[in-house]
Amino acid sequence: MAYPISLEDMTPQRKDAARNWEHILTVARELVDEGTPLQLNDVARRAGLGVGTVYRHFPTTEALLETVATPCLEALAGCGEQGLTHDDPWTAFADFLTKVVESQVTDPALVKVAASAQDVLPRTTELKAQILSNGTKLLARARDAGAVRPDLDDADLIPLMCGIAYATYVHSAGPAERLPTARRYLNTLLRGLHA
Amino acid sequence: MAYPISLEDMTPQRKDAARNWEHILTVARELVDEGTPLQLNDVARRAGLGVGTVYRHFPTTEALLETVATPCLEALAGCGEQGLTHDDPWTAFADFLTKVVESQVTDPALVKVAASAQDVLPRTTELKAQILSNGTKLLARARDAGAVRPDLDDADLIPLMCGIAYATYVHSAGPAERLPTARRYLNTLLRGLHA
DNA sequence: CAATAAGCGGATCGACTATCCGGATTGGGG
DNA sequence: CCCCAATCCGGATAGTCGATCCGCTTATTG
Repeated sequence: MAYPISLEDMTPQRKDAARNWEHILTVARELVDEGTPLQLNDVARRAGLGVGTVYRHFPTTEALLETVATPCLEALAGCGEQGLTHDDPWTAFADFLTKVVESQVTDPALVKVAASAQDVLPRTTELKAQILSNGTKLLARARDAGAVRPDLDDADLIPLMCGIAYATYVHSAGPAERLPTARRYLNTLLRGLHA
Repeated sequence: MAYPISLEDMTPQRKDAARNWEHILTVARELVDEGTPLQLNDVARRAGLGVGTVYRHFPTTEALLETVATPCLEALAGCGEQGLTHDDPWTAFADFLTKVVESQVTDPALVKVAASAQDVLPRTTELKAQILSNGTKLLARARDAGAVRPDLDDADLIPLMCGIAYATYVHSAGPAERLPTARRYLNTLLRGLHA
């Protein structure tokens, strides 16, 4: 029995498998975008594939959801790093939070992934940790500069972002009015956080 | 076929039916309190009753949930009215919101009921309308007094309360730390709302 | 105590998550 | 070029939960 020599050669996938993987992800993206809660049977039917195929690629609904959310998480991770180079600590912090909530209300998958404490994909845990780490650094910098009130903990960042996203979803009928609403709510919160 | 003469004689329930109704509600209250999501089969088993019995009393999970939440909603409705007699508009407004979020993080049923746009029980709609009406009046009074920033709409009250409750649930592991967390989050928001 | 209406409760259906295995497809070796 | 084996496909299937239906039981009334 041959073991893989290194960790790199773990996806010698067959062509059809790769194609189906992409197709499933595309369909899932569509469903998420139109607000439908992800149901793997549904995905299979819409993709014209068997249920087994979908379940082999994504063992659980959470796995598919996290995979769908991954590109957005990666974008946020990069966005946090660039914020550290900004000169005004408060603006850097506020801009970062703005990008986070904007992503969350644009992509319904993100809220669920962010709110769940237990991830199923290692990649998701990794990305969330990196985003949180960036947020923590930005918060520390702003606090050290005396720009943010001291009673805000690192552990409050994720809950507050999820809370604003949730409030936005409760408020808004259509996706169109979500962005302005979220920005308004966040600005109010930021005014309360500013020292 | 005899029609009821008035609207008053609609519950000539049998004794066992009344007893079971109470029992189901008690069990449901326990489940909600321990954080378990309400499942009617579960309720039936725990109450030692048949599934049919539970479903006849409460046609859907939502109906049971709203019934469980009703006492709390009634308390909030009364609480809002008393706030209107307070002399300082801002304090009255802030106190009201504080009581609302405290209720929401004490009783997990309230968040779901508050966040859902469509109620199944008329009584729930009625109570929610009354609470919202009180909140609206308190907000108007505070705004007229120049105590609250003008960019806060009546329609923002429920979403913001739900958002804070949601954030609190995302943050906290146990029920013990929920109250202080919720108060902290609300105070931050109030600081951002204060003119 | 009998008659009847109200209530009880489990069998059952439908939807969804998740698993399993016989059959088809792919890609490499002769 | 074709054949073989590893890989993958996809439907049949099990298990769970919400919800419904209907034959049986119990409470109430006279």
